Amino acid sequence: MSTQSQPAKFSLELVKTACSNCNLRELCLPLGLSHDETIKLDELVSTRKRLKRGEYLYRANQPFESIYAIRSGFFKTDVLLEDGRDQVTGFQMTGELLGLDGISSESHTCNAVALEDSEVCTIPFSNLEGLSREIHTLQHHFHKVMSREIVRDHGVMMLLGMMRAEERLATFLLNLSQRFTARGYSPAEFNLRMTREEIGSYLGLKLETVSRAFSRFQEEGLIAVQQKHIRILNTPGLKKLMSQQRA
Amino acid sequence: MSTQSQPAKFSLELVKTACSNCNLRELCLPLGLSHDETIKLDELVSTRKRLKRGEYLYRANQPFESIYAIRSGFFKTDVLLEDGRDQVTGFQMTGELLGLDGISSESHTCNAVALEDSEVCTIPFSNLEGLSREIHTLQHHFHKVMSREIVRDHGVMMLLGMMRAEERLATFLLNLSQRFTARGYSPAEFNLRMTREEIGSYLGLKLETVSRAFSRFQEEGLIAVQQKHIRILNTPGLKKLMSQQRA
DNA sequence: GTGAACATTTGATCCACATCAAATAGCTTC
DNA sequence: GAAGCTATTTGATGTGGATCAAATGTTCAC
Repeated sequence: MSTQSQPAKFSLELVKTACSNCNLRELCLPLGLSHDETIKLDELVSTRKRLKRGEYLYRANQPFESIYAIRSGFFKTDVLLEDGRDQVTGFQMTGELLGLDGISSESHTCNAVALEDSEVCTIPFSNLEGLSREIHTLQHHFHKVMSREIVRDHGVMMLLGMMRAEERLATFLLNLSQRFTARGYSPAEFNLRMTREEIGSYLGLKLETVSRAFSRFQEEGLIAVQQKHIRILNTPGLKKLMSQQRA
Repeated sequence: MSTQSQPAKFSLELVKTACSNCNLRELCLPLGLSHDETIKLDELVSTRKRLKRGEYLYRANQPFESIYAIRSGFFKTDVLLEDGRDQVTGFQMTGELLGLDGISSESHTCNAVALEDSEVCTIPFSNLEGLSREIHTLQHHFHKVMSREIVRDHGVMMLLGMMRAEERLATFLLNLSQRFTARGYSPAEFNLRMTREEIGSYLGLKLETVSRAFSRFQEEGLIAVQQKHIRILNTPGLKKLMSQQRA
């Protein structure tokens, strides 16, 4: 074990939760940090939290104190309106951060729900700000992560503003595929963690439309669908779909 | 003048461009900074740039080096796709920051165009990161600004994902009204700086649909439209429109 | 293991907005 | 100040996806 080379001052618990030990460090906040710097980050991230499927990590309007790094599992964020309708604003997987939207108003602006049993690292935000005043690399990386979220949101705006249903779904599947690939999973085969209704909510479509688009993709040999299990059979074909925006 | 109490070491040019002198400091980056801290920020923001209507502040794929604070004028940001179609991702007014999307990939991901003759303050990003390692308040405020952009984008996603045309336009008008109010202008009367087509692109609608919605609002006595000049006659009426999402 | 609740698929119909088209009104330029 | 833009309005028609409906498959609780 790598722990045998570490000083004994770390408790077993701390080592267990340490960023320096985490196989997500190339996706998550420690990206680019030296070993010593990562150790400092470990001290912030000493608490982890397990959630069962369906549990809320936080809810809209709760006070914002920490951001969360997903260590395992899968989440959605959504916003509810007064009239009961809601919109999914994103799906998050391992190594991604949750809660960035809460910084601005010091309270969360959406709900974060685990879509499968999950585990997150809690990062008290004021501590993160403190450490990023010390560690330039951490500061810059954190800024990049926030900026990436803005860029992602612009992508969704384009999807919602000018793509037709099948293009939206193709874009969604290719995006998932790419993110699974970055995590060492198969680019072509994965399980959806969300329902057709949640996909539809994210893509600005009704669940029936999502279902029909899946069926159509299957008919055309682009994918094989069996419930939540997806196999991508023709990536170029899906990519081609993405570039035929509504006029 | 307040300058008479300042040390003589500041050149006239520097005083002219200084945040400490700028009447936007309560909207812009200096928010919450002490006088001394604002002076430090002044040193970063020594260069300003004037743009005529239609000029680009930056274009997609250009290297990212600075963010920009709008000192006067009005901008849009948009993203172009290969096939020539484009989507407006935002309209920005005085005191707002441009270029945050560029941090993640170190190159701009959209175009920023002046919609009227404008002036911006150039803030070299690495200097801003440096200073925000020194000034906690600046760091935290900058994080809030980025987070606010994420929250704003989520709002647009909801608008595009589940509102019908008239609700989108009502939301848009009320948002403009609120931002003009925050800048000391009338909440009820303003000039649009963008075309119907640009509004439509932002709202995921065709220009004809935007025009029809304006006409309908006018018929119903909610607003008075004369070309680009808008007078809001019935704010509660517009607000009521916003809460009838498509089922 | 069984029943109830939930998720998905598929068909039929409807409607909000897109598209196509044409007239008019402002703005720019020489 | 006339000509030529571009922006806007308004009307007529088409259509992609919503809505309504019903059958079927899957999951979970007891």
